Amino acid sequence: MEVYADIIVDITHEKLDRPFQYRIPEHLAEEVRVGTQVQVPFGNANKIITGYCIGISGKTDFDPVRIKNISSIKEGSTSMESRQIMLADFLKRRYGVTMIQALKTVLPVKQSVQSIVKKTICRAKTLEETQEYYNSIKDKGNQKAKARLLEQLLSRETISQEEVTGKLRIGSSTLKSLEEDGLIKVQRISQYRNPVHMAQGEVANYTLSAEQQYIVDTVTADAKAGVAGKYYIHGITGSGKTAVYIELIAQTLKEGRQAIVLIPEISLTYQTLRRFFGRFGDKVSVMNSTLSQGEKYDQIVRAMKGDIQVIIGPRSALFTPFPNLGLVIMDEEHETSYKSELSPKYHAREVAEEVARISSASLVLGSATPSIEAYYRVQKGDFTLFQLDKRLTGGSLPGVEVVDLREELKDGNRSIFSRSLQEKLKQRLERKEQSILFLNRRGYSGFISCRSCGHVIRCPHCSVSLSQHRDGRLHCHYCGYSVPKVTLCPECGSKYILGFKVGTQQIEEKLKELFPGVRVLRMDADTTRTKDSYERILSAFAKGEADVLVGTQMIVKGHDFPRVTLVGVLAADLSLAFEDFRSGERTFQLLTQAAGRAGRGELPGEVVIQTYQPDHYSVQYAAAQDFTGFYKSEMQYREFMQYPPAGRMMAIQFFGAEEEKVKALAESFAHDLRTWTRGKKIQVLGATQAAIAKLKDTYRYVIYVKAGRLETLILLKNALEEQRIKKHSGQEIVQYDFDPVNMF
DNA sequence: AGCACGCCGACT
DNA sequence: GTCGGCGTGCTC
Repeated sequence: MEVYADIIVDITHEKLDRPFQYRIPEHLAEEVRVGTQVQVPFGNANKIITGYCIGISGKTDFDPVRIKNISSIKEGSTSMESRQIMLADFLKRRYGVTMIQALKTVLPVKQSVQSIVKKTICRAKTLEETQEYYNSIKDKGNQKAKARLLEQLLSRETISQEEVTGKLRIGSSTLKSLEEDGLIKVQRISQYRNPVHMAQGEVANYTLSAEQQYIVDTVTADAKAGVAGKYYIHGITGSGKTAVYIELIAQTLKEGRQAIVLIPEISLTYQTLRRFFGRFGDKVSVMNSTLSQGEKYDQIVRAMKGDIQVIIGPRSALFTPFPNLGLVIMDEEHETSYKSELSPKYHAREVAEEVARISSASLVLGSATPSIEAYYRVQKGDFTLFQLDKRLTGGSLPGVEVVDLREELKDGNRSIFSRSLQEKLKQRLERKEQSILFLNRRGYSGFISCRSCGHVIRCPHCSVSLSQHRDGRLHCHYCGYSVPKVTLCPECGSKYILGFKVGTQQIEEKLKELFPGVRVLRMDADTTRTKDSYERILSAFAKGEADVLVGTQMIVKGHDFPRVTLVGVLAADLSLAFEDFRSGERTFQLLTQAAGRAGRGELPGEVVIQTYQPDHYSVQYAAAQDFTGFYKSEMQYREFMQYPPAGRMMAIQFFGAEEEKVKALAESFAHDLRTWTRGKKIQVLGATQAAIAKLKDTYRYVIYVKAGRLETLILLKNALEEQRIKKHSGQEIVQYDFDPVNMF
């Protein structure tokens, strides 16, 4: 009997996103199975390409004469377990990507996920020679495609691949012939970064508290009884979650199973890592987005062979192919870096649950400020909740004062520091204690607007406001565009065009004005361009080399500073202004974390929250450090609005260089959706401009669809795909992607 | 994605 | 007539 294999070919194209059947030759019958990587002849030229076997069967619907044979097994490849295929299938169904994209995400060896290869086209000859050639063909009727491309290359150096195939509608044959004639060059740019090496260390033995031990005992007992449970550890910072993780891992290894520890992208501190290495030695490996292709490959082989039994890393560590995975831990579960920005736009929380399910592994989530989505699952009873609410390192919870900035202004204080904050800063300086000043958002600070007409100076490429730096120029934080300072409003000519001076630089300057001689360290995206500058600033501050640390989001997480007794939050509500249904949650988390920085040592801490919206529930509950209260209020809002996790939601994003076309496609999709869903309990919002309507010269529109059930959204997504193939077949001028907003 | 096929303007 | 560019359709 003939045996056929279903092969997914390694070419990312929607039209090829289906299995192709190949005959398994007798001599390969033993080796080809589900998950094997093979080499197959493809297309008219029978070009040999890589494929992934996703199924084997004895029959075929295709003409057997036309079925080709598998050429060989791909040498030196890792073959995937069927579990990996199941996971890829989950990614495909859940996030609407092609099977090959899903497979590549799951199989971390293949490049493509981390290092993006971008193609650009540029001239190969001089401008004059190109001009000459262009002149010789421009009036001919049969070389229009070449003329179109060369015309562009006369006025600029490079064109992106997308623009060439999209806007200019030039096929591959034209590009190839121009390349052969030596007129253009196709450049493939991919990015690599340097690996980071961490030293090994030792760690003192550690005895768990009764609460910690209870968690370990419960999870271990369940695992031994064959129950792969789901658990949530709600523990304030410093309550000893890491010690629990380490003990859980030790128990898992004892059973001969392996563990994955997920951490947010940048938060892996040296101290934490040392604890893992101290306990598990070379059984642990650290995954890092900065590892090279070869290093990543080694990790996977070592994991499969059993050399490594614990992997610590960001969301991609989920795809480590352990033979007998027993435990998945996700620390700081609420962090936004767990959501992939690239396609497939998966959320590590959802994938972690699926990974654990497939391998019958235990799943442990942990955070001091749970995400609403995860806590909703806890409330539903899907997760067992553990609370750790005592600080082990000593120190008491700080007292919090909320200052109403509107009152300050009424009383004539126009400074960025309220009177109370100034007073408290002064005390800290006198007592030689340290303070942290936290500025909520970078993008909203320092923008320039006209006091007469309200005109705001924006980036012409990204539609975000420009902000003024110390060099006097205005900079865009997304693309780096900059222009000289303006003195007259370009709209109305008024000279009252000024910045709202609340950048970290301005705070530093004001501090120095107010307290001459104060030593200030500043930490934001500008001062932490290089990888180790982040660590350097934090350790300098920890060593007491400064009195005040001023910074954005990044200072609120990790790191203990025992001498910090004051945390000031300037403009707490700026993150509320961001148009997103999660802005309240985000604000609560930031404020809670910022407050958690105070009073970590022997000395009691104080927190001052300055805000224009002192009555907002996010601010109120953060000040009271009452997560449960916040959760109840926030869920009322989500239920009322049918936002996740109460309802299901999907975002469809559209991108393109021509605004009218992007808008037109988005609106036609929105119209179709409305027609189909009329009379049903489904809401279609938009199409509207995205929160950032224009980024790097690409216009962005978005449609949100809300429904009660996920299945409904997936059906709608599939229907839209079909509709698009009918209506707009081949017109890739406008790109779009689906983002099923994570419900969990 | 990348190749063959077939249409159609350009050139001798 | 032939040559060659360019859009289209297909790939087990």
